[in-house]
Amino acid sequence: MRYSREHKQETHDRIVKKASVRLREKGAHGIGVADLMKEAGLTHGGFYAHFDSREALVIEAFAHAMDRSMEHWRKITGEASPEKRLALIAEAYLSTLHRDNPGHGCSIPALGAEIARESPKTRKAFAGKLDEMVEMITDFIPNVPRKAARKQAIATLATMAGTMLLARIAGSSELSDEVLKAGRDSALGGVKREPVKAAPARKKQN
Amino acid sequence: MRYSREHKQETHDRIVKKASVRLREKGAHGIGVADLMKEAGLTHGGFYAHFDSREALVIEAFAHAMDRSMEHWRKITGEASPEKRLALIAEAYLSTLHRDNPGHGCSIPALGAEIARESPKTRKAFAGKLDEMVEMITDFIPNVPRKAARKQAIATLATMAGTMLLARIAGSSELSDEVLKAGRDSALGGVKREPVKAAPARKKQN
DNA sequence: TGTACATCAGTGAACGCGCGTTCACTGATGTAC
DNA sequence: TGTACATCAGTGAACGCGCGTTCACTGATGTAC
Repeated sequence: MRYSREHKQETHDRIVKKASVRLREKGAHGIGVADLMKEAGLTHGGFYAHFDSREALVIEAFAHAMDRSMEHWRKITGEASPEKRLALIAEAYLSTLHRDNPGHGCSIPALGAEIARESPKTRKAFAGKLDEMVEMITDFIPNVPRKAARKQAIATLATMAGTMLLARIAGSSELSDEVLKAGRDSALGGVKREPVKAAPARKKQN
Repeated sequence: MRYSREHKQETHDRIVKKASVRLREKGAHGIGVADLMKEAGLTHGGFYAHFDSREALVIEAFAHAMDRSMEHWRKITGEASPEKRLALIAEAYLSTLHRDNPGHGCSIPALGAEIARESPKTRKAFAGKLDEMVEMITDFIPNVPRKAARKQAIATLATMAGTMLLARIAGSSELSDEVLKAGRDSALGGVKREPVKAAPARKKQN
């Protein structure tokens, strides 16, 4: 059928976009090539005109998802005062809306564990995007030396991702709401923590 | 061959034990029934004498893993003073040893996202163990009203699980070590956080 | 402008493979007498 | 104590199925002349 110049790129982008949603919803191995193509209104045979392998699509799709997350954060913090930016992100991240719509949410709690087990190529692509995200959050923390800000950015992202993971394990129960609330207060600095210093002992894992 | 009375239970436990390691290593869908049985020194045909389905084994295996984690925590905090208990757990949890040995580590960062997408039965079983774990950590927080302690327990567990997830995405790179360090300091209260209060706006997800 | 040919995104059948599950069978040991 | 039978954990072939990938083909449009 040979289409016009931009046509292939448009189709490619459509596959990536739809895949990025379904993969976050169903997991990195939760949906097949045929269904992903159907989502884009195509049949499975054409897949390899666009991607070398299923894995290549997974990489593109999650990168797209991470970019969209960062774009979203830039949007919601755009006009806010520097002091409020991180709080705005945490509020949006730790919402029931985000919990109940993994397909349009952050890839870390949705796909992180699976991607960490993929090939080095895939994992490193994810790690690169993670670093981008950390850098971005660091920029949202004002009046703190860069190194300390970056540390706080990592801790905040870890708390947000971990909270979302726990909230989704808990489903949409009372526990789940309790988890989101605890995460919000923690990310925003509301939870008292013990001023205990690092312990000397270091035994087995866990 | 008909074995002695305890034999079946021993075999059953061996399958569950080995599966709990391999599933954490490879993911909830990362290893098949035949290989799991081979791990236990058996052939795949006998599987259904022990479990109704693969899913039933997954439930037993992750419950076993969570119980082992809690048992381990009880062990490492056994003789410590109440004030040091949470720190001991965080130190052990946020170690490179734990990061590099998911098969013997916490199921939440390893299997959480996948289990949250399973059948309601599987997810609820996980949610129950999660609540047990939260209760246990709550008990490790002294001198704080129960409700506040529980909130802190949830936030600490979320931070620990999220940090481990990020650290594994980062592999064993410099970023990964940086993540573990930030997580340790955060879980132990060492990271300064902005005293910003919850924002009013609440737009889309992410 | 018109015509012949080349291109290549997309189609749909087919492939090889591994998976979860089923099933007829085995044979060492428990049990009944 | 000895003998005949029942039991059932474990074996290994087979099943149906869905997956990622390949491939010969299509046909609308671009390009060369």
